[in-house]
This record gives sequence, structure tokens and C-alpha cells, in this order.
Amino acid sequence: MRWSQLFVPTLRDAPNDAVAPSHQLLVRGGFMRQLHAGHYSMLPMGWRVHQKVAGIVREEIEALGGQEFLLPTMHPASIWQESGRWDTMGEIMFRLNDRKGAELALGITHEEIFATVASELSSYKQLPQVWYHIQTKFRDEARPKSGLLRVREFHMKDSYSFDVDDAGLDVAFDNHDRAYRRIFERIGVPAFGVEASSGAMGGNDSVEFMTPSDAGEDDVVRCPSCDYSANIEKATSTLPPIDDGSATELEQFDTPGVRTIAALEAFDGGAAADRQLKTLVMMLDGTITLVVVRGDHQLNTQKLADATGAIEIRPAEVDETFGALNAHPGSLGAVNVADHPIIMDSSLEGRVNMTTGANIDDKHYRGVSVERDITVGQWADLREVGAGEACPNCGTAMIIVRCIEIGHIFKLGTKYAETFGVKVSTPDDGEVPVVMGSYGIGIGRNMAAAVEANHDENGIIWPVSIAPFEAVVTIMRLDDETLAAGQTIYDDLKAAGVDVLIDDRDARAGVKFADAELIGIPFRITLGPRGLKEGKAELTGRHSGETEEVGLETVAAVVAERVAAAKR
RNA sequence: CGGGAUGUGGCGCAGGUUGGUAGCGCACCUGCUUUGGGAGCAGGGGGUCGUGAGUUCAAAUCUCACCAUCCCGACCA
Repeated sequence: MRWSQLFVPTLRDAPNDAVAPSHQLLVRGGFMRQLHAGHYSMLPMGWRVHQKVAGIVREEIEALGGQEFLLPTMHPASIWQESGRWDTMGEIMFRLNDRKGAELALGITHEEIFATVASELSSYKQLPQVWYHIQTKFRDEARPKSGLLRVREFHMKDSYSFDVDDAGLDVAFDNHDRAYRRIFERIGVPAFGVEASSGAMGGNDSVEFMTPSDAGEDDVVRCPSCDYSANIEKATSTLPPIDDGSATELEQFDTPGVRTIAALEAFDGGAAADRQLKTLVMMLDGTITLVVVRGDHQLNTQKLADATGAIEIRPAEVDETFGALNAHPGSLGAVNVADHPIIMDSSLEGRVNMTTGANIDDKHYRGVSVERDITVGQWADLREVGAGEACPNCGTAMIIVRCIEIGHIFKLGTKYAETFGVKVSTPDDGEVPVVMGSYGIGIGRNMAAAVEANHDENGIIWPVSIAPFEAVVTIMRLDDETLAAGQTIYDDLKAAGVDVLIDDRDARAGVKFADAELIGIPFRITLGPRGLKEGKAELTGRHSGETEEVGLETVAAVVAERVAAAKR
């Protein structure tokens, strides 16, 4: 490819509204342009990278036996109504009507559709199956952001496994776990797996793959000394024991003007935060619910969602709270509350001599024994782990790392199989629902993650495996002799299977060097009159930043070998 | 959805308070000179100033409404 004819609109300045490095560099490098929020046009350079990432994903999924499909992205409402997700998915799903008025949805994922196809499976002898496609997903995100990291329209490889039993699912799950780790390794994205909430997927076990980045949106709790790591939506920690003394009588006392945990700590006759109960009044799908955590703990709403299955969760308004408890925030508590559900954080089990609001403004209780004085409807892990808390496995102080979620694998069980009638006969002439798993990896997000992990002040440093071009032959002077020499090297590289670009633009050296570095081509072969006289080319590595002189006749072979080595 | 900010050629910005011919840098076109790290000089092309209404003789500028985009949070596979 001749650079002079290639559409690569590089920019000297990043657009003002791009903040994340990958966003800035992918726009500056002419890889993509924004159409509107969350929708990007892939330009030729961007699409080349995208295709290479997708190709690596395809190879690894094929290697574990995956069969490639292509399912529609526009779906009838009925299929989503059958699974119940027409309602539970809420606003994330784009919905539209056709000319007949029929309701349609744009696919956010494809469990339902693959399950429909899978209903033609009939015998255990056909299993296991792993099916996948690489297809556009549409999600009406509340806040698209950071370039390709969070968009409303993107390509995802999603695969689905079908097994006769849980043991089979475990195999498919482990195969995907290994394949995903190989994918991240090959595309140059440092990754690790974490325990995760399954959220709206409805599965019972899932692993998220994370790469550390300030541009990410997830917090991961990690132990520096053992291998514990979990999404903060799922993470736990070991709390130091607290001596409550022995249980005493429940006693109401006046606390004029005390509205906060901190104020009650400072109040004469109050209590330390870890001896207080924090009562949060939440609306769970329209039901007033009391959620109780320790005074110095924070509620994690995803944990609450996972524990209750609630879809819509929000704090109750002050008037709703007053209507339910006859008191205002600052004096709320769960003691003697009988007519509202109460969910209690597990860490409060067995606690006595606690202090909490009395549901009378300016009054609190002390001497609260949790089990004795509160009608707990449900115990659940609700608190959010903080940095420095002890690892549940080994007790080491843990850290919190900001991460990008780059893949997620789920054990789904038989939920979709039962809904869509995916059943197979068994050797003993029985019939069982098929056990499913689903496995997702966003192509564009991984492309952006690769940039986040591989760039410097001059631009992107693509791993050879996904670089838009593996090498560029930079012609320093557009005379016949230099062009001919460049063309020969270009042809040799082409013949050796290298993705090579020849920079034949009538531009100054600085422009060519800067562009090649910005768009991150791994190897640059520079041909100028100086070296040409001595029969030499210069070979510069984008990654190493180092330049060496190589003979004109051997440089193509040297580069071809290095490219091949990098891809091994 | 709450908070904050911004919309002026492809990109980055000034102009706005005090209404009066729409400007600068980069990019683009032509010519000359230059040519190993984003060249110089000269000439040139390109803009519904986010949209709509209003005030005014006159609106990029003032008023109102709306839209869009970005950031933080909420939310989110």
C-alpha cells in the first residue's frame, strides 16, 4: 500500500473532548472518527486493527472447537419477552417498531437467539457444542465515554457452549478461560481474571477479565500476596474482631441535632462508627426496604441487586422515608420495624450493644442486639470493601485497582435451555435441558485497551500482532533511485508475507517519522541518499526506539524474520 | 438521572463583557526556495458562528427555549 493513496487523516492536535489516551491516539492517528456519542466510524487503519484483533479471537475460539455463525442483530420482541429480559433489560435495549407496528429490539447479546437455534439439538451425542459469532451489539448506555472503551454500537465475539451436564460446562468454561488469556497475551493486553457479579445475565458463576488502567470503570480488589482478586461488586474481606461486651437492655436516649454517623460518634453517650448501625431506606422495585450496614461501611448497590434480584434500586425520597418510618434521615433505624422488609449485612451477625436511630427525630437506641431487636428478613453480603482491608484468603492488606473490563465469561446453567426448549435425549432414554455457558469479548474495547497499555508520548506502539501495518518503508527523497530501492524492499517484504506500507509522500522527514510513530508501525525502514550510497538502510523499532544500519539486500529478510518472531 | 463545562472552516483556538465587513495557528491549493525530526516566503480556497424564536436599523456577541458533545457521579454484562 502506498501511503500517498492511503486515507490516514492524522491530526497534530487531539480533539478537545478526547481524554483517555486511547481515544486521543486513535483519533489523532486517523483510525476512527466519531459520528455521535458512542458511535464511531472505523477508518481504514482502524478497521485493519479491528480485523486483526477479531482474527486472533476467531483463531483461539476455533482452536477450542468453536463454530462460527452470524445471527441477526434485529430481534422480535417476543423472543425477549419469552426469556423475561424484555422487561428486565430496561433502557439498555434499543427498541423500535416496524411498518406493521410490531415491536423489535436491537441485540444487546444473543443468548436467546442462540438458544432458539439450539432447540434443534436433540441428542446427547451431539454435545458438546461451542457456537459463536462476531456481531454488532447495540446498547443504549446512559453515558458512552472514553472513545471505544464504552460505546453504544460495537462488535463483540460472543460464544455459547452447550453441554449435557455441569461437568461438561466446567470444561467449556475452562477452555474459554484459557483461550481468553491467550487472546489477551497475543494482543498485548495485560490481563487477569477476577470474581465477578453476573448481573443481568442471570448466571451463577462468572469470571471477568481485567486490565489495569486509569481509563477503566471498574474497581478491582486485589491481594498483593496471594491470588485473590475480585470486582468490588463481589469482593469480600476479613474484618478485625470487635469486642461488644455482653448484651444489655435496649434503651432509647435523646440525641438532639445528631444527624450523621460522625455526629453520633462525637456525641456524649454516642458510639464509635463501628458500633453503630447505618440504616438505608431503599426502593427495591417500588418496595420500601431497610438496608442495614455497619456505621463505617458503605453499601454496594450491585451486591444488593445480586442479593435481592431487584432490578430498579434507588434511595427512597425523604418523604417516602418519612411515610414509612415517621422519622427523617439521621434518626432512622430498623429496631421494632415490622411492616417493611429488612436486609442486614452479614458482618452484623451476632453484634450486641449497638447504637442506631429510633425512628423518632432526635432519638437513638443504644444496647441494640441485632438478632434480638431487629426482625431481619435477609442476611447478605452488602458492604463494599475498602483499600487496606484484610484479604479473605491470607489476611494481607488489599489494594484497589482501577481496571477496564475486557472480557466476561458466564456459567448460565439451564435457564435459557428451559425457556427455549433446548433439550437432548440421554443414553437411558431420558431427556435433560442443556447446560449453557456464554462468553463475551468486545473487539473494539480490546483494541482500545491495547492502546492504553502500549503507547508513549509520540503515539501508539502496536504489538506486531495487531498493528495496522507491520512495517513501513520510508522514502526520504523521491528520486528514481531511492524509490526503486524502496520498491524492491517493499516487494520483498510483501513476498515474505509482511503487511508493509511504503511512505512515498512528498513530505519532510519529520512529518513522515512523526506519523509513523503516531500510528505505531512496529518497524520502520528508512531509505535516504546517505545510506543508499553505502548500500545501507536504517531499521528503527517502534518498541525499542533504536535504529541500526542494515544492508539493502538483507533488510527485508531481517524485518520479515522479526515480524514472524514477534507473532510466534 | 444529578452536578459541571463546552458548541465559531477538517483539528486546535481568539473574538462575546462594550451589538456594526468573522479572525489566528495547523491542515488544504498554486508558485518559488528548501529538503534526515512536524520548513520559509508570496498568493489563494473553504465557515448556516449548534438549532429555533425574540430584542434591534443591525446579533457570533444580548434574551428565551431547545439540541448536541465532553467530564464527575448515579447507572450499566
